[in-house]
Amino acid sequence: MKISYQQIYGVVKRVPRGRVATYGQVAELAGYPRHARQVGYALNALSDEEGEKVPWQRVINAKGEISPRTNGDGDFIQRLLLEEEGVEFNAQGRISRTTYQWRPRPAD
DNA sequence: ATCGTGACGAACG
DNA sequence: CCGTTCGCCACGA
Repeated sequence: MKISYQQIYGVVKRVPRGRVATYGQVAELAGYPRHARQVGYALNALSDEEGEKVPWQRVINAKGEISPRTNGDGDFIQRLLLEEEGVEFNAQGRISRTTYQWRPRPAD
């Protein structure tokens, strides 16, 4: 079964401003359970143009942190974008998932 | 076709 | 709360 990036982007687009979702959560909602890694890969493949339509900054890891990039400063930008949306970080750079994690309703 | 890599994550010790 | 191991799998060299 081949993974459709569009399917993943579609889920990310549903995450409301000021809320966050985890890679694993996105994978599951997109119909690809246990494929968290592929979600990161898909977001990495976003072009600048697509990036403006997909709120990639709202996707964080299961620890409630912004996943460190191996190259580039995307993680730094991500934090700025989230803070702009009102998402708070603690001294350890963690986000409270109980407060900010998006929990879609069946009807969403 | 094979291999290393990686914006992940759960399980262990 | 670490660090390690392992499962996962699309991609590009």
